[in-house]
Amino acid sequence: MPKQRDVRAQRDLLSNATWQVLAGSGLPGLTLRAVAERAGCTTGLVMHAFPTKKALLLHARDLLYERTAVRADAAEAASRDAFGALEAVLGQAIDLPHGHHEESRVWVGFLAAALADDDLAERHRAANHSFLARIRRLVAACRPDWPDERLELTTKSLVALVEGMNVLAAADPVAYPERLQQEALAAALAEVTPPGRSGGGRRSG
Amino acid sequence: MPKQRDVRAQRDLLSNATWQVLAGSGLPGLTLRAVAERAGCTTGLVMHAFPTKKALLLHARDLLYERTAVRADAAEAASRDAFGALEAVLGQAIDLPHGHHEESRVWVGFLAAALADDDLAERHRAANHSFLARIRRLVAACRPDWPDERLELTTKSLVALVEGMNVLAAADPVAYPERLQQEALAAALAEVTPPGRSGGGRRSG
DNA sequence: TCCTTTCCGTAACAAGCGTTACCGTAGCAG
DNA sequence: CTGCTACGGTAACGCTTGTTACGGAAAGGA
Repeated sequence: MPKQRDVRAQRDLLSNATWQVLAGSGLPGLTLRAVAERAGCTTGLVMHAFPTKKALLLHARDLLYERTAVRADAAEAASRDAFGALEAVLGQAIDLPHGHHEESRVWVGFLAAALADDDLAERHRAANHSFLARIRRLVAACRPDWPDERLELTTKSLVALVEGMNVLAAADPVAYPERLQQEALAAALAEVTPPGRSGGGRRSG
Repeated sequence: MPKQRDVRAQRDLLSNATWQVLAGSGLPGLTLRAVAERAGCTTGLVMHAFPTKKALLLHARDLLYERTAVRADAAEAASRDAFGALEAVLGQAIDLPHGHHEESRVWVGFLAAALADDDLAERHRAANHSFLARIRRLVAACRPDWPDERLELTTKSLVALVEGMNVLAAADPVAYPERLQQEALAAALAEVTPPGRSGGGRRSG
């Protein structure tokens, strides 16, 4: 059984290269050759690791979801109560912490592609539903007295605010700086503040 | 001077075809041949009306902005006071009234394209600043006592909420139906309600 | 050491893209 | 009716795309 290569490492390498290209050149710039060049190989390896371009695209989409889910899990786990978790999860969704600010751009690219690709659209919806379920669970923990209807409205309003900020900031970072986004989030979260908690003061810095 | 055609009508026809294609097939499906087919002509006419594809794209972008501005003007003019205008302008931005629901999809497409095209990005910013200025003016009229900082925060929060809802609804209309969007807008507008007004009851139908 | 088998770089392919040159044709002036 | 001129359809160009076929090279077993 000669010459066996690490398949998983290659897929990760190519996935990273894929959405790195996606962040830099946008969706139209996403070509197999660009991905190969960014990954430091040729299209041969790309086509051996993924049967088709769409498979690569879908894998990159899954990886994007996986990363955001991991970060959201971490933010939630590091919080002491439900409201802190809500602040942390939504806050990290806005200002991507480790220089991953490009993820918003990638997200927009995938969203635009999803409007014409059913598979991408389905993955987008699955990812969004997962995010919605997480936020709804946290909101429900903060406000157990709320009925389902209000839970849903508040949850989707918060998510729409955050994603809207991300989208607008991706195209116009000057008009939508991080501080403004965080303040807007804090103001929106004031409604959810549990009764026994001091009103909406968010974070120290 | 023989055989003179209506240039402007052709440009409008082609612009409409452009974003009709954009709405149906997404950004990657936007080709000159697709535009020509949708407009019922060939690429010859397209290239005679516009020197290049980018010119066509920019004109279509301008047309999109123009339409939204006209509708926003109309919504504002039909309102009796500033708060009503705020409700009307933001409300029509969410549920596009005359079957123009595809405009959100087109907007997403242009936004994604703007992330890789400086000219489109500049037009996007100009359009968004125009929208921001309109909303800010109306919010300021509702709440003259607010300082600039709060004006800006509320304005951009409202816009982010509306655009976020539009974006999410474009990819997942089931999860973000019109009624929910309108209720979310109404809840967000409750904060802006002028002191002398009965709380946030929106519109009759 | 050599052989075998898997890997992957090379290069070609057809298809589609934006763009261009060309020429038939349609409409107005005389 | 005839002729001229701008319009626009046709078809080709060069280029890039995703995809595929092929062959050299590298690594483990004998």
